[in-house]
Amino acid sequence: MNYSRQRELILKIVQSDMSHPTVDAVYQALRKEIPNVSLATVYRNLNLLAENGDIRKIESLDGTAHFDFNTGNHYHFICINCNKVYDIPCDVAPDVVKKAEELSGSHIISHDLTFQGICHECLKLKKN
Amino acid sequence: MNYSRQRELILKIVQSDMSHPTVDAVYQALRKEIPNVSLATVYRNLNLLAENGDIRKIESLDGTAHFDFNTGNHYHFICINCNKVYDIPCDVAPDVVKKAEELSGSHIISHDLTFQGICHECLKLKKN
DNA sequence: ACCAAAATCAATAATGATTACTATTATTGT
DNA sequence: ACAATAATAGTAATCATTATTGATTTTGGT
Repeated sequence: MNYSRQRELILKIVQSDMSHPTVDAVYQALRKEIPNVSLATVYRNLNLLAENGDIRKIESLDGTAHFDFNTGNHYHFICINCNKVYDIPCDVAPDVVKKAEELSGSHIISHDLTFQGICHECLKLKKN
Repeated sequence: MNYSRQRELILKIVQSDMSHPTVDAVYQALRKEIPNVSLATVYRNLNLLAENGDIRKIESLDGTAHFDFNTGNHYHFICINCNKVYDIPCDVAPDVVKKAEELSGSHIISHDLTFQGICHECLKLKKN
C-alpha cells in the first residue's frame, strides 16, 4: 500500500484533518497539490485506506461518507444544525458488543453508534 | 394523515412485515394491490409515515433505507452474509443518551446503534 | 349535494453520490 | 532496462432518492 503520490497525499490529508472530512472535502484539498486529480481516485483510495484500516469510514444520515483518521474505538455525534461531526468516547456503552452477541447469538464484527442532535456550539448561538 | 388508499396500504404492508423491508420491497408488495402505483408515492409516503412516527426509518450501510414498524426504542443487527436485519433490545446500552449528553454538552435528539456481523443462522450453515 | 381549496397521485425528469470502464502512465521485481 | 503489474485521469454509467408537473381525489364549508 501507499506507493502512489496520490494515495500518500490522501492519507496525509485525512490524518491532518480533525473535522471528519467528506470525499469532496478531501478532493478539494488534494486538488491544491495535484490540480488534475480525478474524483474517482479519491473515492478509490479512501475506500482502500478504510478497508486497510488506515482510516475509518463513517456513513452519515445525509447519504454522504465521512472519513476519520482516528481508527480507535469511539463513536460520533452529528449536529443536525451545522453538520459538524464530534467524537464520543466508547465508554458511553460499555460491553455493548458482548451483550449484543449474547442476546442475538451472532458473531459481531463491527458496530456503529451515532447520535444526532444540536451541538453545544449551536445551543449557545440559539440562546442569543 | 392516512386518508389515501395508497398510504393506508403502505402502512399496512410495513406493519405486517417483520423483515424491515426496503423501499423497493414495499413497492413490489404494493404493486400487487395497485399495479400502476408510482415508486415516488412509496418514497413520499414512507418518509411521511416515518416523520409522523408511525414507522421508523433505518439507514443501512449499503446506502438503502429500510423501514421498521416497531417504533419502540431498540437497535439493529445486520448480517453481512444474508443481509437480514434483526432487532437488538435497547438495554444493551443503558443510559447511553444521558452519558453522551453529559460528555458532549449537546442536546441529543436521536441515536442509532447498528451491529454488523454473521447472524446465528449463517453461523450454523458455515459450520456444516 | 355541490364546489372550491387543498392534498395526493402517476409519471417522469433531475439530482447527487458512488462505481465502472478504458486507455494511458507510473511503479515494481528481475 | 524491461516486461508485468498496479494506479491513474477522464468520463460514462448506475443507483437510490428527490423534485416537478399536470391530473385526480379528497375535504370542508355552504
